[in-house]
Amino acid sequence: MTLNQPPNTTTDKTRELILLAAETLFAERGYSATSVRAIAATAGVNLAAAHYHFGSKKGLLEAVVHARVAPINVYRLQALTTLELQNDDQNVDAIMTAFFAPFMDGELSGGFPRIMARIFGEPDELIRPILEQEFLPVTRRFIGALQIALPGLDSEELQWRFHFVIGAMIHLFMFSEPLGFAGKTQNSAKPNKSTTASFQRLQSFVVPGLQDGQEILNRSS
Amino acid sequence: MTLNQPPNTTTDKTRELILLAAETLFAERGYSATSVRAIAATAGVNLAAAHYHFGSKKGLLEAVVHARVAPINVYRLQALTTLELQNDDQNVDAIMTAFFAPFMDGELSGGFPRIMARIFGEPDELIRPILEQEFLPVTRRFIGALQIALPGLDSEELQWRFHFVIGAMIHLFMFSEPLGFAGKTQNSAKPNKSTTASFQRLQSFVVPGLQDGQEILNRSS
DNA sequence: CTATCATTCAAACGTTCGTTTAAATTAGAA
DNA sequence: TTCTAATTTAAACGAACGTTTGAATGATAG
Repeated sequence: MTLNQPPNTTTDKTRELILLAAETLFAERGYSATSVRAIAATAGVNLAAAHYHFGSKKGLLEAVVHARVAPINVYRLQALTTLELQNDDQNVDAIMTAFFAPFMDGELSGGFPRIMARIFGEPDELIRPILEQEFLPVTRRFIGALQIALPGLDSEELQWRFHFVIGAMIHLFMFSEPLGFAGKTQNSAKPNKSTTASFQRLQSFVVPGLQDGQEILNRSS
Repeated sequence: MTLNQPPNTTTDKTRELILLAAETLFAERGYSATSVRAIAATAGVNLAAAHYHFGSKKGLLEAVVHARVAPINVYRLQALTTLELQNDDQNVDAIMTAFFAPFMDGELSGGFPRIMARIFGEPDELIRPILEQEFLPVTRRFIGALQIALPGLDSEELQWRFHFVIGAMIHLFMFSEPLGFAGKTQNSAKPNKSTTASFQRLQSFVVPGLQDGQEILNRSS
């Protein structure tokens, strides 16, 4: 009988423990700098259990990412569809709200957003398939919606601008506060004000860039 | 004339070979995923030579970054000083041109910009000192200049907006084209149009975001 | 020349890596 | 219960890692 863990009723306990530990360590150290041994130790499971459930370290990363991205994609598509049904799809600000909203209520510093930021430092052959499979379809949908809201904007220019939006968002994932601390207060005492406030700043920054050169016809509430 | 100088002379061939190989491989694979052995093999030198000249893998990364950032910092500060002497320091667009210009003429896909992008995926204790030492002083200068050009903008809000500018720039370093290819042409045939054009798109995207809510009083040529 | 010091080199250090193996254990159905 | 498959475990595999060592090589000064 093993008494290293209290009896929990969670199904697939080992698998969930590994996923959680992997998410934590990938977020803290990045993929290449994290060992499967450290993940297993943090999860409190045997080393071989990670390979039994996920096949390889790469498969573990893909599982971690997919487990978090899938609900985000569902939310984003639903929010965008709601906008279209409300005939509110001319509102760039509302479209970007639908895009950012899945991250508003979560923790920014640790966990999944940090993983997404760190992933970009890994070799292309590791991250390209993940990005294209997990994010590209929904991203295309949002670019299409923005194209309708900004009919006078050249398609290629719009893709570039959305590219920059992603970059600003990823950087916010990586550093939940501007580098070099804000100046007034010490940054160790109060690490972050609010994820929602940060994303509101991000949104009010990128929307003018997206709309630049376009005639803004309607602004909703 | 002794060679008892610190090993920094231009005639040090092995050292330069190692730096070049390290820059190439760090840009392609990232820091953690690149081995010192691979760097030595690419440079065509002995494995121990890398440790002889740079002490450690971390020291090699710091040397690669510093060798590239130092001239960039010189250029940026000089360009900003020139703006101030011309009394053109009210022009946000001109300030950002001074900030982006060092990258305009170089190759975007391979080399130093890619390293800067990949570095952000590494553990904090590795990258934080590099970022603070190499970039923070000049970044503070530019934020100060933007504060003068945007006197009505709250200081904390300005730092957030500059944070997003950095993010968009780093993302451009990482992916020299928008993900999911532009749609018209195949991306393998012609990988990138022009670094200058990409940065002009970036600049025209971030400037409206920086100026949002401010009264634009003067626009120079 | 010789002496001296910087550099290069092959080789090995100990450690850690991802992964695999095969036995032990557990859980559920018959 | 007994059988069977799923899961967990300890142990080890070979490879690759960063780093160090000490001898060989190179260049320079006296």
